[in-house]
Amino acid sequence: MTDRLIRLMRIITIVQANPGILARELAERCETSERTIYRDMEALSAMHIPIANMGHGKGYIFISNFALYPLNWTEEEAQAFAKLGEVMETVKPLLPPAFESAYEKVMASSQKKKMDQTSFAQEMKNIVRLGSTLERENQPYLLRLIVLASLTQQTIEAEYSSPQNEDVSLVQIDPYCLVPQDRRFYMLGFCHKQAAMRTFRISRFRNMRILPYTFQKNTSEMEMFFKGTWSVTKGNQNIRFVVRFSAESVYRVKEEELFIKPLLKDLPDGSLLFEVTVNHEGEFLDWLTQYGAEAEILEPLRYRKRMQEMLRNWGAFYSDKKAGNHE
DNA sequence: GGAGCACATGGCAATGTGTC
DNA sequence: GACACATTGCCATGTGCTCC
Repeated sequence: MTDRLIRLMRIITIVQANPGILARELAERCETSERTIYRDMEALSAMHIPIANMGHGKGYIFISNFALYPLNWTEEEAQAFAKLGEVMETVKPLLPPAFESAYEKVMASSQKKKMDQTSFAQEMKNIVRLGSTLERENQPYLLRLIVLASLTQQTIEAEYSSPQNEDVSLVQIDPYCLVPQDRRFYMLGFCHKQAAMRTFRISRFRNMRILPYTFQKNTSEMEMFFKGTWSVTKGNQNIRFVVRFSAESVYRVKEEELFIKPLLKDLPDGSLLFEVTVNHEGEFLDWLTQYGAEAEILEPLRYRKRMQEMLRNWGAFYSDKKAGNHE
C-alpha cells in the first residue's frame, strides 16, 4: 500500500516534470510494468487528479491549471492526509527513507497555499474601506473571514439578525461572492437552512466562524440568481422599465456600472431611452430616484403613477411644515 | 501452521487509434 | 499495411492478513 502511494506520488512528480512522457517511460522510471502504470492512472483519475493522455505518441500531461496534486485537494482530504503524520512515528521503521521527506513536501505545499490565502484575506481589511452601522459595532474581520471561506470553499456558520424583527438565528452558508451596494457589502451564498441561494448583509452577521466542511460552487445557480436582479434583492417578477434620461444626465448614465445590461437608444434631442427588465422593482427605483427630474419613467404606467404620487406626498410634506418646527 | 481470502502486480493477448 | 502507442480484460503469482 505504502509502495503504491509512493509510486502514485512519483507519477505525479514525473508527469509534472516531464509533460508528454509515455506510459512505457513512466513504467521504466517507476521500475514497474506498463500494466501497473495504467492501473495507477485509473486510480489517479478516480481521485480527480487531472492527468490526461494527449493522444497517440504525445504521452501524459496535467490538464488545467494544476500545480501539485495536494494543492487541489479539499480541506477534508488535507485533514485526512495530515492524520498520517500522527501514525507515521509508529510505522517509521517499515517505511522507505524517502517517504518522510515526500510527506513533508506534500504538507508544506498544502500549508503554503493556505498561508497565501490567509495573508491575502488579511490584506483585504486594509484595502477595502467599509462604513459602520449606527447601532451595531463594526466588525471588519467579517469581510476577511468571508473572503477566506469563499477562496477555500468552506462553509461558514454565524448568527444573523433578521432585517424585519432583529431576531437572531444561527445560519450555515456556503459563501459564493460579495456584492457591493452603497457603503456596504452583501454576500451571496447558499443558505443550508433554506436550501436556496440568498443574499446576506454583512453587517448583520455576528460570531462568524469557518467550519471544516468544504463545498462545490455551483456557478450556474449563481448566474440564475443574478439574472434580472438589479442589485442584491431577487424578486419573482419580470418588470420591463422604459426610462428617458435628460441630455444633461446621459454621460452619468453611460458611466454607471450595472449588473444588468440595458438597451440604450440615443434620441435626436440628446436624451437617452433606457430599457431594462428586472425581477424586483425596489432597488431599481431607488437607483432611479438619485437622478431626480433627470429621469422620467415612461413605462410601466403604474410605476410612473407611483412616482407622481410619491412626489406629491413629498411636496405636501414640505409645504405643510415650517423649518425649525422640530425643535 | 495451514487454508482461505483480498489485493497488488506482471505477462500476454486483443482491440482501437494515429502516423508514416 | 506496418508500426507504435493506448487501453482493457483475463489469468497467474506473490504477499499479507484473518481465522481456525
